[in-house]
Amino acid sequence: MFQPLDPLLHSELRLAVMSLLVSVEEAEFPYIKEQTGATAGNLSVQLDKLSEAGYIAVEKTYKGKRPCTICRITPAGLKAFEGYVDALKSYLEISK
Amino acid sequence: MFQPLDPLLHSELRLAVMSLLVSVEEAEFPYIKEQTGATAGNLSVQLDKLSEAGYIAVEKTYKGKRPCTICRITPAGLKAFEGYVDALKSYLEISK
DNA sequence: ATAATTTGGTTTATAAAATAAACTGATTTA
DNA sequence: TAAATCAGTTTATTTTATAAACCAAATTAT
Repeated sequence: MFQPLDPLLHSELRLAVMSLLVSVEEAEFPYIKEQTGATAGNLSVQLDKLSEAGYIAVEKTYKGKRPCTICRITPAGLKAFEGYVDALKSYLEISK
Repeated sequence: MFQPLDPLLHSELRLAVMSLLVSVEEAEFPYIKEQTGATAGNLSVQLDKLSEAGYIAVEKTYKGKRPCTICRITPAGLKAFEGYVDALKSYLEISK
């Protein structure tokens, strides 16, 4: 009846991050922060969780002299996102 | 960009309950329990929250000699559910 | 008749999550 | 060189979700 919802994606901020990365395929920390409206602390924590799950890859480089954190969605992350969207449909009468 | 998600609805069990009530428009506690796979305790807590928010109406009657808890979605609940679905679309590229 | 089980839940305790506040360190600007 | 800004991380706090434990009545078994 109702498909279980991946708890890693069933979170407002993490879902927003994933949604963003699905479309842009590469984004820097400050950009994600701006687009999601998250605080830096919260974003940092949630990016870690997505990264530990293998849903995103986080590259820490430098942009000139300043640190620069670049995020990309992984194939596993994309699959998980698509699975989440599918599962959600079982709750939203979209597919009925 | 991303619309905020009503935290009362952004919960697997509460969303399942609301989704159920949108379609059947009246359901008894044991039926909801069975359909959602929830434990009685968890369901009881989440029904209370939905009820306190005015999203569902809970009627406690008797079915013969046994207690019987009947749930229905309210107009406010339906509106909130629809709003939640709309908000979700901003995360799911459905509407892009 | 009464003991055990089932039904229909509620209350309470615990574990996990989300979030912001506080902090760090380097860089740029005044 | 002092103040402010950038780019984040760590830590602490508040919420939340969830299940375990519990309660009362009714039914079934002995």
